Amino acid sequence: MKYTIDEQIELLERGTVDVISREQLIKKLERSQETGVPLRIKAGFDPTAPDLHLGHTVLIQKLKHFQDLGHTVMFLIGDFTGMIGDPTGKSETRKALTVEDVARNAESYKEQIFKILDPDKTTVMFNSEWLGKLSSYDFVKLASQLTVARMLEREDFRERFESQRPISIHEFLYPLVQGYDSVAMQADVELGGTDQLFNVLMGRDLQRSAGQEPQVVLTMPLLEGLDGVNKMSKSLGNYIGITESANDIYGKVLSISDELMWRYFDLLSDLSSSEIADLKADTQAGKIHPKVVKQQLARELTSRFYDQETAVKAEENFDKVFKQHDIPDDIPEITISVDEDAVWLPKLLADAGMVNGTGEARRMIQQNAVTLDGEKISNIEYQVKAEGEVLLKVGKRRFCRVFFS
RNA sequence: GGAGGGGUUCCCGAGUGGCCAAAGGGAACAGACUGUAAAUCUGUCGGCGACGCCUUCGGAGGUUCGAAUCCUCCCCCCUCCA
Repeated sequence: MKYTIDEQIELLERGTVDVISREQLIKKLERSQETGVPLRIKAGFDPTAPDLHLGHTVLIQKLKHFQDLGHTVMFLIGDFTGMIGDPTGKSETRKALTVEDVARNAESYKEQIFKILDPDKTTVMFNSEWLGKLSSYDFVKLASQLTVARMLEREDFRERFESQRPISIHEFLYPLVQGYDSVAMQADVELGGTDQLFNVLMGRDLQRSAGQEPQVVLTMPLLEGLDGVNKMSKSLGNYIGITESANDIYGKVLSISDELMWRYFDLLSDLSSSEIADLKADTQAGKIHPKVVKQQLARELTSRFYDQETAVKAEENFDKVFKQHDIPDDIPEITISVDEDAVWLPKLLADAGMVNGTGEARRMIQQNAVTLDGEKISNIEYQVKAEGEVLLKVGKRRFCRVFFS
């Protein structure tokens, strides 16, 4: 081992909100070092959303830290709950998943997490494996280990209880199930977002009563989405997906607000906290332009999922489009066959998929947002000659090259 | 089981017979300004080759010249009592 325990703790604690408890973590790390047995690190994921975004990577990076220190990550896919579905979920799209769905999502997960994690030190698990075997007898017995008072310690339950808003029974079962996972997995450490604190602590209680040493709990902050207000989530559309193109990742990072940028530095960057503090101080003192700092962040995050070279290319492409008002390298192309020798522009925009319909196209034209071969068009009756190719641009970032046939 | 309150355009939320494609806010999009930052200002914001036509106000019927608004039945959500 090249790291001292102090160094390990330093790395593992970085960026966390809660570590419960530090002493126990140290003890586990020491024991692992002595015996050579890696710690079992648990993190649970919802099986329904295989599109990982930067918000997830806050947690995944932390898992990576454990791996770097030689420990084993148990990537838990909560398929059991997923296959039941969540009746309280507001989106009724949350329908019960089939076995096939789960298998497919799991593959997708692997593809994505292995961009960050080491496959050799990662075990993917499914909680249906043990939860599916529980009888209702086992289940009630499990539930008997908990009291309602204990449940009401959870903030959102307590608030709802006090304000006389409903809490359904199955919501009480969730933390229970999650805690039981830790027992079944014999987890040494569990990672979760701060919103998971209660649930991950439940694992400790259940492990204790099952005669196991309780897991150490680490919580990570929730990353705000592009809007800077809500947490990053796919359903809110304020996310940066890790499978998005380098140009998109770069561009999205650059579009976040200056204020939010520091949050992203703290939670996502590999820079040390002192380096970040220096950057921040220099920026506030006016020594560095905030955009330059943001570009650095964008490059770092883009190269994390691609490589340095691709990130630089994304930056060049970005400058080309937004600084020099040039066109990007790769823009969508479409071939359209027409009978007439001219096409009504709104129709063309709609056919090219650049707008939702001719209505929106008209609006865009009226708002001076449409460019054809570099020229602004403001006449909604404009007819485009249907020969060769034309370059269409709507707004700042929608491009399309149209070929006529 | 009983009593009451609700379901309105992406979201929140007005509207209780014609002036309603439906106030206001938010989000979003576009334009100006910029650093695709923030803030601000302006405009758009159901569909349609479009000063008109079509489809929307939980669902299905009905009353009426005319319904988001009134009546009937149904579905769903919430609160309280048991």
